[in-house]
Amino acid sequence: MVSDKTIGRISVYRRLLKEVAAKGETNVFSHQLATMAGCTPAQVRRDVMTIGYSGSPARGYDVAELIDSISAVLDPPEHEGIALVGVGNLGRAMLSYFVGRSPRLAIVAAFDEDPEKVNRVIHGCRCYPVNDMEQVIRERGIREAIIAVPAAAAQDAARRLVSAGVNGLVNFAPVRLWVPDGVYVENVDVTMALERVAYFARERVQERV
Amino acid sequence: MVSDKTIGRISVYRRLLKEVAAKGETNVFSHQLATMAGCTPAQVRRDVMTIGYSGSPARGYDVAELIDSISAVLDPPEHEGIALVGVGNLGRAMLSYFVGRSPRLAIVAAFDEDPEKVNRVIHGCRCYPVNDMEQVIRERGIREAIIAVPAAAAQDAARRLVSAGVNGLVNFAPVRLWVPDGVYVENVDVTMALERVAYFARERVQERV
DNA sequence: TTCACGCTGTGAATCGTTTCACAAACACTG
DNA sequence: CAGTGTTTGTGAAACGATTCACAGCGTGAA
Repeated sequence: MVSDKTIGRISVYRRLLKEVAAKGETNVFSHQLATMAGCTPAQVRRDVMTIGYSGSPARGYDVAELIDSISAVLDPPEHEGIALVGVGNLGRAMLSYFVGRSPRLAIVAAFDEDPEKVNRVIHGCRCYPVNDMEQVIRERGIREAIIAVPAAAAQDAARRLVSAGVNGLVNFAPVRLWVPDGVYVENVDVTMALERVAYFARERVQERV
Repeated sequence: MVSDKTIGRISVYRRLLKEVAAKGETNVFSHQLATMAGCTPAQVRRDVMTIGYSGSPARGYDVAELIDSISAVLDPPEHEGIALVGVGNLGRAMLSYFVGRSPRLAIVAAFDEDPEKVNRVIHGCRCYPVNDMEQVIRERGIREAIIAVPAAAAQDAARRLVSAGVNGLVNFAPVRLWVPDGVYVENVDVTMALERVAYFARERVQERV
C-alpha cells in the first residue's frame, strides 16, 4: 500500500520532526521539512498525504500530531524485539547504536559463536550461543533480525532465523540472501555504497570541467 | 550518464562474477546473473548494454571480459585512498571489512579524537588525530571519506573533509549532511533500514491472511 | 549445408514515482 | 468585513526506470 520509498522518507521526517519539537517549535511547513530532509516540498506533502495526515494551509503541520501519525504507520502495535546475529565490531556498533533508542524497536538478543562473548551482556544485551538461536527466537517471539556476520555465514544465519519465525532481515553481509516469499530483506551493502561514491565523486568533478 | 541504480547493480554483478569465475566458469547468461543478483534478465542485459559491453547470443557473457568492462567503469583510473573518520565499533568494522579487499579503493587514513587510538595502527591503518585531518587529506590527495562518528559530530567532520578536498562521502550518521554542490553523499541509514524492515515484515504477514 | 534452438541487444510499452500547478483554505491586516 | 499573501491537498503531467517482445545471430545437430 505505502511504497518503500515513502516509508523510508517518513522515517527520516520523524527524526527531523523530533529535532524540531526539541527546539520548541509546534508547527512546521512542508518546505522547511523538505529543506531538512533534502527533498522537495511537493514530495513532503505527497508523503504526508499518503499516510493520511492533513495540515492546515495557514500553520502547516502540527509537529506533535505529524510525529504521531508517522508513528502510527511505522511503529509496531506493541513492543517488538529484534535479534542480532554476529557480535563483531559491526554487531557491537549496532548494539551501542540502538541501545535505549526506541522503546518499540530494540535489540533484545544477540548471537555469536565466540565462547568469549557467549553468555555475557554487551551494551545491555545478552549474548547467546548460536546453537540456541531457534529456541530464543521462538520464546521471545522475535520477528526481525540484523545479520552482521561474515559473508560465508550469512545465508545459514538467514535460513535458521527464518525457520524460527523471523520474517524481516537487515543484512550487512555482501551476499544476496535466499529467503522464502513473505520474508522482507533490506540489504545494507557498504561496498556498493563506497564504489558508488567513488564513481559519482569522479563524475561530478568531470562535469565541472 | 549512468544512473546510480545501474552503478549499484553493476557493483553487485562484479562481485557475483568473481564468484562465478572462482568456480571456473568462463561464460554466464543474463538469466543466471539475474537469478544471483535478484533481478530480471532484461535488467541485466540493459545494465550491461549501458556500460557498453556485448555478449554473444550463443555463449552469453564472457566472465573475465565483463568483469573488466565493469571495472573500467567503477574503478578509479589509479589507486584512490579513502579516509575514515571515527574509529569506534563501526569504524573498526569498516577497517576490518575493507582491509586488503580492493587494491584500487582502500582506507589509507583514519581519524579519531580519542588519544588512546591516535597514532596507533588499527587493522593496518594509521589513526591520526582529528586535528591533522586537513593536512593528511591534502598530502595524500584523498577524495573520498567514510563518516562513522556520532550524529552530533558528523556535520563538522563533513565540512572539514570537504574543505580539504574530499568530494565523495559515505555517511553512517543519522543526519542529513549539508555539503556544497559537486560533493556526492551516500547515506547509510540503519535506523531507516530497520524501521522499513519492521514495517514490511508486518505488511507481508498481513497480506497472507 | 540447412535447420532449429536459445540467447543477446534494443525500440517501444509499461509502470511507479516525482513534480507541476492551481483551487480551496486560513490568518492577518486595515 | 473584504483584501492580501502564503500554504495545503491533489489531479494531471512529466520523468525515469523497468519490462516486454521480437529481430537477428551464432552454435550445434543432422
